[in-house]
Amino acid sequence: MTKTAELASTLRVSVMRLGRRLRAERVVTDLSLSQMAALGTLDRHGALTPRELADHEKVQPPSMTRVLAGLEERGLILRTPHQTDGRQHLVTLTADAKALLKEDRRRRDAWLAQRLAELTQEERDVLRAAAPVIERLTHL
Amino acid sequence: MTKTAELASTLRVSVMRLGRRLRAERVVTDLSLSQMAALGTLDRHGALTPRELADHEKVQPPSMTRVLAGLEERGLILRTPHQTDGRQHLVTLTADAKALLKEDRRRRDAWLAQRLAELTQEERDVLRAAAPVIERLTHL
DNA sequence: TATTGTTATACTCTATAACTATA
DNA sequence: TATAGTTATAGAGTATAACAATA
Repeated sequence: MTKTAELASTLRVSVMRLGRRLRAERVVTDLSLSQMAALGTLDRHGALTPRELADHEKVQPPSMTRVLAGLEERGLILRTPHQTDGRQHLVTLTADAKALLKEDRRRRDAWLAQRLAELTQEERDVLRAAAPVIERLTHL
Repeated sequence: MTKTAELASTLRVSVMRLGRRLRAERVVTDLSLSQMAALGTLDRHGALTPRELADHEKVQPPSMTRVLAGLEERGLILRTPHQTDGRQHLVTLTADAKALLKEDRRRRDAWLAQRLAELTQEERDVLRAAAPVIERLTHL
């Protein structure tokens, strides 16, 4: 096994494990995972049509219809007509949705910051150098 | 915002993103996510009772009954009677299940190793130093 | 009497097929 | 005729409630 292959294996295990642990810290809501995921995607990409959202989330359009209906009922999304195409509309987040996502991130960051505070300064420096490299891996 | 809080935020984003990308590489099977997750837990923890498995996966016992029925039908698990308690039994992985999990890990490692190979030696060294620290975060 | 595991049944989520409106 | 979005309906997956076997 090459050194790079070994690195891949140990990095995969540690990253997957930390990811699992972070997901466990997510904010408690009565929203389904699909609904939370749709909010997250809208937050990252800005306004999208239902079709674009369905493609992003890899679900069929009728499924997205139901996800959006639930979010609209709770006041978490708004629909605005498309400029030129009367069939389409754009979905955007409300202030409530943005606050919910912010709280979700805050909880996970708080958990992680607590753990980071228990490391040595050297260990934190190692992670500070690694974070942008990990980020770059997903863009290659 | 403190430096540690900033680190928590950037590290969270990059780790979650890489985790998502790695999950997308998982082996294609006709098994449900719950079934794959149960196999993974058995692989990590060794033989468990259905109740212990249900607790680990945070599902109710009747749900685990169905998950295990599907896995047993495909020859991926075996049940052995409990030594002293006639009500319980232990669930273990078959060779087929271990091979499936191995292939799953192999695929993700292959994807990641490919990406790592595109980095500089210095960047790989940074990640090599970071992996055990990331691992340690989940044990604190 | 309490606990493990299963069966019976209902609810949630997602999918495919069919329909409406617009391009 | 094709596409965006919705409605109708069916198929997985998980939950609660009730039951059988053992402690």
